[in-house]
Amino acid sequence: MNWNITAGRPVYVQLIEQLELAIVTGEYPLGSRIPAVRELAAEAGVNPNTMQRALQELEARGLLQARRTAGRVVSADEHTLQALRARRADVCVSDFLAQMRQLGYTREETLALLQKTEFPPEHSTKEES
Amino acid sequence: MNWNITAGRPVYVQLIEQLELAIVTGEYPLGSRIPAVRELAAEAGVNPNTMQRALQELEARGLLQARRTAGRVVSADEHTLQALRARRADVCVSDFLAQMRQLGYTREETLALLQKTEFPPEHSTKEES
DNA sequence: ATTATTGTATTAGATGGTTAATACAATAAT
DNA sequence: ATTATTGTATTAACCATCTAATACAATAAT
Repeated sequence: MNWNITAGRPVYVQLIEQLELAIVTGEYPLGSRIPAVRELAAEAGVNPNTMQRALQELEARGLLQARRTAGRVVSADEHTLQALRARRADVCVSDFLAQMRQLGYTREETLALLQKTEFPPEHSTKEES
Repeated sequence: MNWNITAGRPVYVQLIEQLELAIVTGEYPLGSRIPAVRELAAEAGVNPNTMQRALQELEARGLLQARRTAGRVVSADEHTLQALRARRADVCVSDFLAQMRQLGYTREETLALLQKTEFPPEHSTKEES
């Protein structure tokens, strides 16, 4: 799992986002067991308590299920995951268009700008300026 | 000025973003005087200290200039502003494509999804879920 | 039965963001 | 010259986030 924690936003929120992404994209397959809290925390370079907080939030959302000493498993069904993925994409598109509009770009200008921007090749996430 | 402060991210960061947006889009015209700290703070519903912090950051970036009792003016030149606007759009596009890719969407799927999403009509910014 | 692993809970402290309440300094307006 | 406006600085308090250090509880593995 590729963690990317940046300053400026609560760590536990970023953990939630990135865990959910890993789940809906199938990096953590449905029904499979995910690493232990302490291990995930070590991976991400955060405190176990912080990771725990993120995991419990995802459990509250129904994506994960804790099984005591047997660890945690991805508990959502396929339909829910696909719906979540689609919803994330929709939000992504809407936010993008809204932002471009705020910048004063018309639909045509936005699409034109998109055409001449190549699709990102690999791991490109946000970074601080 | 339409302020939109949400929880989850530092207020002063959101103030910086939204002030910069207002400047590069010409809502606060080049050379013009912007409202006083206390007034902006009241508008946005934040503490004057917090607004002050945002304004000073923008001054450090060269976008604003404080003139003591004569208030603050937009101090960047047209060229800089247009460059900033273009840069914001580029970042917006790149981030969008990267996010969609992370969600497992190909370039074609992304463009297709964009086609059938109508351009937002008015003020649509992010909101908490 | 014992042991190691795992999830969970608790307490404390550090840091940063935010508000609040003032006070001061500079200067445009009168 | 006086006054009001504006930017600026300071101090305190509150709260959320995050880390740290443990301890406990449940159970799979042995």
